Amino acid sequence: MSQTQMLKGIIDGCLLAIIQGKECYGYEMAERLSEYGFCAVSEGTIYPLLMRMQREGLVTSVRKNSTAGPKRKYYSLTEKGNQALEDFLSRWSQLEKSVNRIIRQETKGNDGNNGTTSTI
Amino acid sequence: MSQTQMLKGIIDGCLLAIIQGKECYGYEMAERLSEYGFCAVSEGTIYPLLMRMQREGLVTSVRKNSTAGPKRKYYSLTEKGNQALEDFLSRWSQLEKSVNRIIRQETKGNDGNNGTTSTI
DNA sequence: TGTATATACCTTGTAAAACAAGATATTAAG
DNA sequence: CTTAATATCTTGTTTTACAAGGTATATACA
Repeated sequence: MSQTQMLKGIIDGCLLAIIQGKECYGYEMAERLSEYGFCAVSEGTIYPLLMRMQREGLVTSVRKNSTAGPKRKYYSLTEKGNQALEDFLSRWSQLEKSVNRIIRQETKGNDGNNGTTSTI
Repeated sequence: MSQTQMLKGIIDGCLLAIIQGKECYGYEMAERLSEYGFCAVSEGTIYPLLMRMQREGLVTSVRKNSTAGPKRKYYSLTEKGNQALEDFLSRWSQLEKSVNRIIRQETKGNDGNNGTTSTI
């Protein structure tokens, strides 16, 4: 039960969310994920993921010059990507509810999660 | 982005929670997960997982007769399993917060829930 | 008796995902 | 000239969930 296993199928949804918020490039997404509390998602994870999502038509990319360093590859959501994001949001919501239901009903004297049942 | 991918590293934590709630056997756990909203977690997933957790010393098992069918293998949590459950609860809580923070701040069409950027 | 059904466990092989550990460039600062 | 920060990509490995089977027990019913 490593921490990375719990990210499977979730990181790509988070990337879609970040891209929807604002056109963005891979290196920056890694930093953003880190800020959001994910512990250092590897670039070896992010870049293949972005390429796969582009291959699937969820995102498009444009290369732009950077003021400090090599060119950046900015990603944007396609219509299909927007749909995929919505699918992710609904699946995440369902998963969250199911897991929290189990935790609430099955565990006794639990810590780590005090009554704040997250909305969404 | 399949639905099963999002379960990676989460099902085992949920099983630990179910077992903590009450001594339980594999076939019943599958039914419980289904009731909790997980869509039909395969027995090909659950049994190998339980055996792995026993190998790792997180659970112990006892065979007992059933009133209708073959013998059941009841699992209980060890001290180590209790610790593993607590680890899972804290990791899940952290993941939940991170993902919801991203969703709240990055996606549009979000409900008016104001995102206070709490640390950790 | 035979057979269908629900119960209960287990195995094998496969695909997807995340990551470590690199390789490769570009730009600025010392 | 060297170092560091920025930026992208590749290869090989490990973990995980699952499909698709197999085996066995007990009950109900014809």
